[in-house]
Amino acid sequence: MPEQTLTTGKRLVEAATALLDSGGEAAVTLRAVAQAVGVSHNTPYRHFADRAALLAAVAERDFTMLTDAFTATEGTRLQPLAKVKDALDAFVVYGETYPARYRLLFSDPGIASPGGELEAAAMRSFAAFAKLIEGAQASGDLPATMPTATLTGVVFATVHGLLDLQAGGRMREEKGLSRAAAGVAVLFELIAPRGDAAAQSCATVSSP
Amino acid sequence: MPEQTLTTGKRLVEAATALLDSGGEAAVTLRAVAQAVGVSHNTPYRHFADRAALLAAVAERDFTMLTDAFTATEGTRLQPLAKVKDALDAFVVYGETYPARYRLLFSDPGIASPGGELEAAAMRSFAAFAKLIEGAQASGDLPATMPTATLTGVVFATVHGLLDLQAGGRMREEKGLSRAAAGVAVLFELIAPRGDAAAQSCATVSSP
DNA sequence: ACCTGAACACCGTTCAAGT
DNA sequence: ACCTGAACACCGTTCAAGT
Repeated sequence: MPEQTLTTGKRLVEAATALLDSGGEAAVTLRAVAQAVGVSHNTPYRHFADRAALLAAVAERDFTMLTDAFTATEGTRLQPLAKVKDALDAFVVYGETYPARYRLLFSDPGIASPGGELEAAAMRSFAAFAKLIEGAQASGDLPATMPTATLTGVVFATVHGLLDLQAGGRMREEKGLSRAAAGVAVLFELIAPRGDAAAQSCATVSSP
Repeated sequence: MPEQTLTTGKRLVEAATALLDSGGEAAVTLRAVAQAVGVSHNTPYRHFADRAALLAAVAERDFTMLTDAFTATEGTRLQPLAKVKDALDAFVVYGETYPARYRLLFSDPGIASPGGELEAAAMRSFAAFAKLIEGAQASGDLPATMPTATLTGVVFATVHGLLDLQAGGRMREEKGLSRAAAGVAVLFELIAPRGDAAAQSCATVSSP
């Protein structure tokens, strides 16, 4: 029984994650989590302040995982814009594969406590992604007419909007976009047409 | 007592909306709604199949309101791109003023039943907004390199992402974007720079 | 038709008590 | 320290019964 080697706290986080994936946020009751681990229904309170704290622990683990993925992409020898697309592809796959987890991290209002460790983990993820955007701005593949944080924010908001609409079953309404991945491709068509070559060649031609 | 003149069903919807605005989705319990109206705690079941159906009625009313707002904007004598911005401004104000309601309409997975009246109302809203985008494409203010539905989908996804992040308390993490309205402005900078004048003048200059 | 009270099976959370 | 059983105040939902 390899699970017995884990501490009870870690096992509770794992059980909560499994319930989240299989039945959505409503399925993550402290009683169900406790039963899955094999402890009494109020043992979770020995390890977490309340239900929100348990969910926050699940979210924090995934934020760290995402940060690692973005950092790994940065270490590759891909072109700057390819790094951004690579990271976003991984992000979209994560959001499509684990929609309930995705919403916990990026939408749930109940777990966000300002100044906590969760917020710090979320900011590290954002910073790791912003670094990729910065690289694509420096190489001229993405517009450098605005601060990196601003561009990163809008790109992230768009991808989040696509994933959240899909997770909420609202993609049906947009006949123009069947899946989030398609929307990301359209976004790049809009903000980096032909690797921003159009804007660059335009600037070259119109200069005296 | 003017409220007494309303049918019990309408009064339940109004009470649910008020509870949603003041305390979030969790505050909308059937018992609290019934108490606010002054009926027994299970009277709502005489008017709605279950809690989700009551929430769906709240959402449907707001979808109709949004559709009317978009249609009214279309009837003005504003420039095509100004109509789009005007509609989005109103949409952002709605999302910022009533975040819980906004999420009910565009994020909540519990009320979306395919083929129902709610979905039809949501599609009418989308169509009314798409008509404004179409006008801006026709006037050359927005890129016409993709179908109207596709562009509308991406623009809406971005605005939804901004509003949802703000409603979920995630805006703090993006130092580049303090409010959803700022993000919308950045979006237009990216997809309609100087009214798309840059791309057009570029095409003019680079043609032989 | 519309409403009611009682009841059922759940919740999160607390607490005194055990080892 | 860690876990337990009982209990409290809530839920959504159902149902037999009233007018």
